[in-house]
Amino acid sequence: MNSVDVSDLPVEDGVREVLRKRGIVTLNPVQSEAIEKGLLEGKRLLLTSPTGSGKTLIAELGIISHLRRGGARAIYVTPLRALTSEKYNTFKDWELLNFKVGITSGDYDTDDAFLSRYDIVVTTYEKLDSLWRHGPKWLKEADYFVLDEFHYLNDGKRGPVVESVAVRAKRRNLLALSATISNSRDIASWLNAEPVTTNWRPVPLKEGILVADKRIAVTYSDGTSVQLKGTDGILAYTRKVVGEGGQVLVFRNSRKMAETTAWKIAELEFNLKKKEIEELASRLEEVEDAGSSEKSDLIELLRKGVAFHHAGLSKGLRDVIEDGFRRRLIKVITATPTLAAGVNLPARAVVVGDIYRFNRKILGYQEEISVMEYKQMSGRAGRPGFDSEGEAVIVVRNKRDAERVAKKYILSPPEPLESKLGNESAFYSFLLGLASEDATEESVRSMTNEVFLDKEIVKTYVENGILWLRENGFFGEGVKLTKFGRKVADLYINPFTAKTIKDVLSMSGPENCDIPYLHMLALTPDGPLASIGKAEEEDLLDSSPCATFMEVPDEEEEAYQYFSALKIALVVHDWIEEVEEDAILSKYGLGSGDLRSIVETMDWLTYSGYQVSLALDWESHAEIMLKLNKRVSDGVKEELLDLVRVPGVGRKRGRLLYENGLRKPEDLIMDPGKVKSLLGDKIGERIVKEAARIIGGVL
DNA sequence: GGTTGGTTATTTTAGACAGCATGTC
DNA sequence: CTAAAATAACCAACC
Repeated sequence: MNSVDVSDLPVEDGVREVLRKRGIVTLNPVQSEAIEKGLLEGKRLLLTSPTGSGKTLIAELGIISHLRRGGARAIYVTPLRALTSEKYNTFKDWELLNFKVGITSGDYDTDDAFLSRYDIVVTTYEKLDSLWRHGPKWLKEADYFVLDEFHYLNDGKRGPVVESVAVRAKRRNLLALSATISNSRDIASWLNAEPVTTNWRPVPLKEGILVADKRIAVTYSDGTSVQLKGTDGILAYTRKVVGEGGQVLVFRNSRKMAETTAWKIAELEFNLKKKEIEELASRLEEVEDAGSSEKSDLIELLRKGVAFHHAGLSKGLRDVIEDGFRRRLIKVITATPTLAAGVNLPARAVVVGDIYRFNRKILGYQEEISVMEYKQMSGRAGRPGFDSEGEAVIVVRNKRDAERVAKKYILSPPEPLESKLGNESAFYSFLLGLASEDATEESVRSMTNEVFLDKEIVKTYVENGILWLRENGFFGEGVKLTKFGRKVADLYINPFTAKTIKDVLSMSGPENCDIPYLHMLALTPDGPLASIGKAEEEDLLDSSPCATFMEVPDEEEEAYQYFSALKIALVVHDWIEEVEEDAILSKYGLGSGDLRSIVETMDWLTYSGYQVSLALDWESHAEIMLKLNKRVSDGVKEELLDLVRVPGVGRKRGRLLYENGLRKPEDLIMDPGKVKSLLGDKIGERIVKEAARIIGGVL
């Protein structure tokens, strides 16, 4: 059986109907193989295959057949919120068969109860890990787990959460989906699943090495080669592909490089659909959460058919760019690795511009990217339905590198997946999570035997961890959580974050300034990172309105982290002092996406600081952090807190209304005319309505 | 004295998950 | 341990 015909599938007509609507007549070889291996009978599988080989459909068929066999609920887990909503939208198709699909992640609500209405719930690893600590009934009923992008197990930061989710999902039925890995047998046997490995792709991939030495040439792994004209390899190659009607995705190892590469490519002349591009440009101009210089740069590039794409850009900007590329208006995107791991955005050709990446931990040391990372990037090559063949090229400096690089990235299998649970921070957090759902020490210990990490190492971490959690007040008797421990588990903060908050606040009286609190929170393991320059450190100290709880450390690495946290504190301080967004961005050299993510994290941490203080009965600290949290959420001074409760009123409109004498939601209702004159008829009316609603319809 | 232009030394460097409260999922 | 580009600093020639 090589490719199963949909009409031959042993499924109900409704399933065939959904597939037919999507235009699927025949299942591809990967999908067919999964079915052959027992997918529809609920067989546990670990499926490893290249990006874009149709794994999502396999998961859908697995889920539907599971539910039809009498399964209670299926959970689909991904590592990214963007993927979660992408899958959610896809799965909506199954509502045709009356399956209810729900979604939850940090982007959405936290009210778990309503999730019991759904047959399929799409979520992230962290969210699921967090939900498990509360143990809602609907989650206990869940009996089928799809673990998507399972190779995230290998990620230093996120991997431990993937592992901890897998440990629990293992007790139920599961389906794990992963990019190609070299130890799928080991992983599969750990998951009690059968490994299914294929290398099939929807569009064949041609891989090559681009040497930009004296002459520019691409040497493909099939032995063929092409000479290109010019001095810059990336430019020459891009010109060729776009000239032949294709699109190119160029990956670079820094934001700056992505941007300068974009400007260079913009000097090439492409054939463009001017009218549509202008429409796209005006859509980009309308994006609200972006900086003005980001917009003007991108619009200028857009008119040349080029855009850059990295995490410094806000979600809104990235959405417009991705859409423009999908519609083939944008010919070239130059990007950092964001685009390799995120949503599906294929191009005819992928250029891997750098195989080295800076590693802060060892000064001056350049790490070579992993084979897996290369596969993630090259896997974006080839648009199904548009390109008969995808092409990925790696840029190297000279002939000598070419051979070595080709051997490593094109001809060798990717690295094996390893457990990343082997550190105190990750393991103690894992232990706290286990204890919070299952209170006996014996059951916690037995669960720790289910991890992928080496058993001898596990033993040590379990003993030390239980001791540490007890000594630091998370556990009381056995592994029973204290009030403090319970709170920390619920907040989903790292136990070391909680310990920092506890230790620092226990030694300090309440401070009449935001900075020490923000700095302390930013300095925890959960705090956001800011890159700081050598010359920046002194400025930071000078511009801080007051002192931090701690002194500047002597040791270099610690001092760096101190200053990084100080920068975060100052950024957030400006944010809640209502400094203009553009001013914050240029003052600190941030992108709109950076600011968003800093605020988001500090929002969560200030709330956590507030809750931890409450749990420890430190009321004066708690009061300060509650106020801080509310101000961080909306980016306003205290006096605006009442106004911004009204949906649609943020820091800008709030300030405008306030300065014009409208200081409470009630004031808006009393003088709707003034609101409309300040904000415009349409928005004004909506806001007055919202104001009326939140104060309970009192008019 | 100030500007310009070229060379050398120094500096910089990817990403993105989580709580809660309300009211669309 | 396996880098490369941007930028700052420096210096000499010139108006």
